[in-house]
Amino acid sequence: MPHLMLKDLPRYECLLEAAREFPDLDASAAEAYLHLLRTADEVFALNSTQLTAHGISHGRFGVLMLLWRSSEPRTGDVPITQGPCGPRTPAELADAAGVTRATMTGLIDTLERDGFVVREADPSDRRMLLVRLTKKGENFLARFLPIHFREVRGVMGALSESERKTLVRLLGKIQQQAAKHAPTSDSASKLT
Amino acid sequence: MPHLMLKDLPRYECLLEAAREFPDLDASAAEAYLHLLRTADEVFALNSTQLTAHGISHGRFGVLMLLWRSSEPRTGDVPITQGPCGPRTPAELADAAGVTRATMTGLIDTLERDGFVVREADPSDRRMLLVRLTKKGENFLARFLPIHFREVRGVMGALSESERKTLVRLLGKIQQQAAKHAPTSDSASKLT
DNA sequence: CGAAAATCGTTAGGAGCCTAACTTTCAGCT
DNA sequence: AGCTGAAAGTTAGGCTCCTAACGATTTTCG
Repeated sequence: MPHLMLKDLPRYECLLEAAREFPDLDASAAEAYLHLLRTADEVFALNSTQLTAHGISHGRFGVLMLLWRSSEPRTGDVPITQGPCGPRTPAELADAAGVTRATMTGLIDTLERDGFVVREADPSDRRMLLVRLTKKGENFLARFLPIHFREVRGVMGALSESERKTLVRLLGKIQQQAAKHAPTSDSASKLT
Repeated sequence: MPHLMLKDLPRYECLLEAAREFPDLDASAAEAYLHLLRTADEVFALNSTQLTAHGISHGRFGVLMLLWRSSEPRTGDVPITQGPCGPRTPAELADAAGVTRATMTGLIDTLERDGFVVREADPSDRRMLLVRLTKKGENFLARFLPIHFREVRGVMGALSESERKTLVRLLGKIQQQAAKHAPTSDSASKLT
């Protein structure tokens, strides 16, 4: 599951040396870049381990989370009239999760096989399906989420409240910059 | 290639609300956690796009980088006696890259098919192979690395020099904490 | 109304990574 | 020497994700 190849990152001095050969190499930028990918990878791996131990994959967990967010307006005193608050159909789930519809089909297949969700026909549009958490799926989340949240708290416990704020701020800047560089949706914006 | 499912992160207030149901949910920890994974994902996706545009995958690029690090003691005035400085064999490469030997076999297969590397028999141990960059592989790196470094500089250009330092420091703390949580290698250290 | 375009979910095939089992070769003991 | 165990690289099979193409249904519009 790791994204960043390189078990041990090159040391700063190595980067400086390499920068002599490649003038485009900015040592401190590269260092921050590598650490970012590396840290995220490690945190991700931790999460992966936990998920695997509970017999579920990242993709499937993501789907369950989305369904849970969709079908959970019951904490307050909101009447459960219809609750059309989140993604329900495979296409919506795929969009929210950032995967293709084809991938979502596979994820739902497995989740349905394991009894965590069910597919129901949409009465108003026969092309569509509605995906719903089963009791078993809800029970799984009720059991697993506290464990998950404890791990998140444990890992991020390395930072103080203000450090977390700083981190989020710095990451936000990087995200913005990355979005600028990325010709994600409309590439015909600035640089032709 | 994205790791983090969830296109749009839940807002802070949603986290706070969910924390009412799950006392283990630490809103600011979860926020930092999500931003970390999300930012790394975006940066990674950017890199992926660039790599794909040049017809190479992450795994293969990682191998090339490792080989390049291995076979590059020639910048200084180090005699090129033998240069036993980095990973050369598939097993060493797998270890350095953090993948299994089986995976490395596949990566080298493709790299060799594309003419970027060659496998040579180790004269002293007939079990081993030595993997070497070809001229074509070196040319590829010479052409691609400047582009890559420019992108890294571009993305991390969002941060000032001191902000980069802060980021690296905070990420380091998280890494340490993650390492504590992870029963990676020796699980029989503290918590039995 | 009825053909064209769009949207839904699915299938087929590929890439990258994994684990588990194998063959070949080397190293250590008795 | 000869056997046992370890290590190198590979193969086989599985998982998750992708893109591309498909039939089924709905919407759009001449």
